[in-house]
Amino acid sequence: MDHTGAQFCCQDHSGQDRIAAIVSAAETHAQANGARLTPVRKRTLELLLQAHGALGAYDVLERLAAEGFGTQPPVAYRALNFLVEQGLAHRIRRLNAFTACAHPGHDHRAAFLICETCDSVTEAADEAVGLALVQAAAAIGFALSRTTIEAVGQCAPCRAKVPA
Amino acid sequence: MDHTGAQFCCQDHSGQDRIAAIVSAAETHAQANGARLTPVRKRTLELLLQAHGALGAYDVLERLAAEGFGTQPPVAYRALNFLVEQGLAHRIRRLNAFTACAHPGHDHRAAFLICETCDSVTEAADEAVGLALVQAAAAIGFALSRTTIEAVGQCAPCRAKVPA
DNA sequence: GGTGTGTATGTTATAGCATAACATGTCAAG
DNA sequence: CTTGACATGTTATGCTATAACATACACACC
Repeated sequence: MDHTGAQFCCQDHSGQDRIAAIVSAAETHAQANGARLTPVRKRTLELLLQAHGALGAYDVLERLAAEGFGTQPPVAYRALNFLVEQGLAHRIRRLNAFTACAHPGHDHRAAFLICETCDSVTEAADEAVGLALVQAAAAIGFALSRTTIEAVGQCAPCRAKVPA
Repeated sequence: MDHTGAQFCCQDHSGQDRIAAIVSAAETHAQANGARLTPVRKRTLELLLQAHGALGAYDVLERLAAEGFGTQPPVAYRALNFLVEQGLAHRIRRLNAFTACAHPGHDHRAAFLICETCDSVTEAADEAVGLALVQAAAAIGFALSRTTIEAVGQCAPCRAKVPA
């Protein structure tokens, strides 16, 4: 196991040094793919890493604009889409929002658990779900490219607080 | 196996008598839940059953309006949400669209395979994916209520035609 | 048969999400 | 120093979804 990024994002959003480490790794990773982690893109990644939940494109835009970047929607969407393409972030369709990838660099099929009480988003490390989906698709001859696996419910801490 | 509805929706969209049978079953099903399959709702279900792919809310609205129902978005959204709540339809988040359930009446966690070549949407009968997700959630104490499982790729017929 | 209550339908208005199309700028290769 | 590829920025617009309120309908009850 070398999921070295996992703890960084989903168990400690606040560590500045850890964020820096991830960003640095992302920079390398992007260059290896022939892509550049430009200032807007880099800053967008940082914003996602700092955020506790997922961020909407307009949330990101607001912050970017306040820092002197462009003020119009495409600015945010382009940066976010770039990060998603590079595997550095994920799009949460259910929330119309984006979140930093918990283990960038891995070619994985992510699954997300969205708490409806505290709005937290957890990227499940579990590979079984993606695998099951691949097999289900293969069974009917469907060639699978991208997947969206999301679940809404209540996370463990919230269940403890609100027993309902 | 008693997924008697599966063929109706996903392998033969055009059978009027089959649609009628499903609608009739839906009517019974809804009443058992203390709900009513009113004209707009019924017609919306029929529209989804007739459609080959998934329909956007505004597609549905356009047809409903043309038939003398209300002309404003809430009309379509309310009918569609009703059908989803009753388990008679599913929402495809990736497409911002809705599709009739392939096996209504079953309490299942649906998975969808979306072909990016022909835009068809197939509801996978497979239970393994949902099960894996339930287990992954349980492993971290997450109480799961609703799930979204979607995959984009290429369906078998399209792979045959466009070998790419 | 009237009447009240809950549900459904319909409307206006607005909020929120996303992209097309085009102009400008930047940077490295030739 | 120019060309070409990519990145950024803008204007404008389109699509998706819901809040809030008004009206109508159905059914239970008296």
